[in-house]
Amino acid sequence: MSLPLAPGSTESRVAPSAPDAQDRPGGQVRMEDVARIAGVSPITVSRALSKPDMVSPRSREAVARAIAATGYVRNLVAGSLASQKTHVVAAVVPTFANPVFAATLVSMEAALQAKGFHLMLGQSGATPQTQHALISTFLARRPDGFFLHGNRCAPETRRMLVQAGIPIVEGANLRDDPIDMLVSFSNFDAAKALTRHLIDRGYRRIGFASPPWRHNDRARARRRGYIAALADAGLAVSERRIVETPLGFREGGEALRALLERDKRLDACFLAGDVLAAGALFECHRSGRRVPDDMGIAGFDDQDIASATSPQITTVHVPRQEIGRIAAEMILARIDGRADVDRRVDVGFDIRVRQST
Amino acid sequence: MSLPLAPGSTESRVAPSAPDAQDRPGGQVRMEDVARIAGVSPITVSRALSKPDMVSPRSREAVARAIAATGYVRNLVAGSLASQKTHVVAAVVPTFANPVFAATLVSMEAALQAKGFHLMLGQSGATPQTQHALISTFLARRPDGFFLHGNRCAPETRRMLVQAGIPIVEGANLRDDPIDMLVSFSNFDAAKALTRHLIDRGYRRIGFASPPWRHNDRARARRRGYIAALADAGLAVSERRIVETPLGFREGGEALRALLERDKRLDACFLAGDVLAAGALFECHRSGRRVPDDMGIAGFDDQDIASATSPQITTVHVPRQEIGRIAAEMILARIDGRADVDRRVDVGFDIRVRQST
DNA sequence: CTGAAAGCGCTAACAG
DNA sequence: CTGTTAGCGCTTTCAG
Repeated sequence: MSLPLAPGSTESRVAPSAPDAQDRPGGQVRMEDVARIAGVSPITVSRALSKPDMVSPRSREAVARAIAATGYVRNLVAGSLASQKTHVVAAVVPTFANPVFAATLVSMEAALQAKGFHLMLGQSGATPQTQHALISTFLARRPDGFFLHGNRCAPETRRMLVQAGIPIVEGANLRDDPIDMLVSFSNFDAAKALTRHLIDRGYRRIGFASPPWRHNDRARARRRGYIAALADAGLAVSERRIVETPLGFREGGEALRALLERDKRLDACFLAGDVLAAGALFECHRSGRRVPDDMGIAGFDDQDIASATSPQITTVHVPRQEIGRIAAEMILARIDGRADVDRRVDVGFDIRVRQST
Repeated sequence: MSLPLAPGSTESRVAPSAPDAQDRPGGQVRMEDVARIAGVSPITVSRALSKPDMVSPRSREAVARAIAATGYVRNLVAGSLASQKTHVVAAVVPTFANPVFAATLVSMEAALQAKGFHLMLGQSGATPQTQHALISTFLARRPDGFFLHGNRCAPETRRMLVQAGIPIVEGANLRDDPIDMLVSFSNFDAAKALTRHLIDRGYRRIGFASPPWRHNDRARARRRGYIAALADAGLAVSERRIVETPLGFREGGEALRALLERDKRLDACFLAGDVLAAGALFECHRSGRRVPDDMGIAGFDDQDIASATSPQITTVHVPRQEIGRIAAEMILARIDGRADVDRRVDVGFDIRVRQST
């Protein structure tokens, strides 16, 4: 690549000791080259890029011209090593495929990008082992902050994260003992409130379906919330009215069928996931059950599908975008050394009563 | 943190000149500390971690013990600078919120993670300007490879990417002039084939709805495919039977209503997105139109929703996961210096004929 | 199989 | 406002 200098540029090749960019294979331009062409020292280039206020307009412009002329792309790997700041936030979610996590990441990435931070994203899978392995390699990249969505970490994972000494935000559930910071809502309270709503509507034989809770403490919390609401109302709790199922439309229909086989008189079903709920609703359409008269259907998350079906589905609305935005703000605030940072934010939830109950 | 050495460990503090890890604030353990405790040189620790085959089992174990004892986390930022390899692949998609992109990223991340690579993920937004800005800052992080989903890049963006000298894969559309490598399918052919199917089914007044095509060449390609199929069949093409709409269930219903207002005798509608198609189907339910008899409905992408509704929705199936997996393989192969890498992979598509047409 | 020396490209710290 | 000096923590040579 040639270096078409603007006429009258402030070039001053004082010390041509180092080879020019053209001489090096790959043609990678370094800060030193830019500095020489701009007639300033490398550190001034560095400052013109990172702290423009510290540099005179004159130098700033010379640097800008030199960068434009050379097509210089700065090397943030070197910068990160020198400054001990990567401007990277790591985020680990169970999977990208679940739109519920995606909604959080959308707003988090946008907030980070606006401040010059980037997102390093990984899928932890469902087990503590895969989660630990992933977090461990992420930490080696020295992110300035960490966001976690998913289960409570294993003790050794937790220890490793604490040891890293960076701000950490968990976003999956309002837990008692966050590793560091927390922004979420109570899955227990939400499930309990929704179940309570079903009871208030007059439903008495209420089934519950959710993803497997073995490695999923949010699913467990929702299940406990469902049970607590029944117990509070003096209704019988039966394991026979509870099923585990993978997420999916078809799976929601199958879950409902399975519950109906065990109890033909089931009059409502709480499916802890809108996609499951929509699947159950479609199953009702097919089998000629009227919703909400013959069968009440309720979901969780308030995804788009919940308000698109007819009847529309009663569900728990959770501000997923808020979680991402606030998580980014918390991390950035702590990186900035602000001390007034909340360590625990409850974003709440609300029950969206629609036509399916 | 204490350093509980295993009994009989091969410790040998020969040169206690450097401060121990405990003495440094933050307690960050460096490779040098591990080396001293293991009784080897730093480079042997490095090799034990990166190229275990080059190290004797004896040293390897000593290193492993020292790492376990100290809780050492290696610094890949320093490693990346020294080796000029980050083991990071950057990926830029329009938004994380669209499950269509998520499906690709799921498999790409999994493939990368399995090889010790990580994903740096960003949302480019819809315009060339935001895309350029994002790619520019990503490049400064020196990724070893780049994945792009979205529009054809602006010329200056393209130049910047080429200049980076790293493998680049585009995944959005089978284009003529890829920047470097390409793995996708023909949006034009797919839309044309689906429209042809509608014509074969006997539909004659076929509407078309898709996201705005101003900054979206895939939407444009689909629109051209729709028009080409009509023209091939000798059917009239009318702008009045074409609408632009944001994605969404409600928007799909509204798009169908808008089309029907312009042409009451519309007998089918191709909605370039399953969510739109499902929304249109729900609208038919509400307005008492029978599908597929009064109105044929077809979608695009074969998302879960397409086979969950009743009637199920005819759509174009696209192997999104394949695209991600193959993209990762292409990038990794080129990083490995393998020369036999395909530069252009057509993953194809197929029409899933279901009950809505 | 192991080690010593020499950077990778940038920025912190200090001095002017 | 600008420059000099000295690393950041690791890996690449190149010798043994």
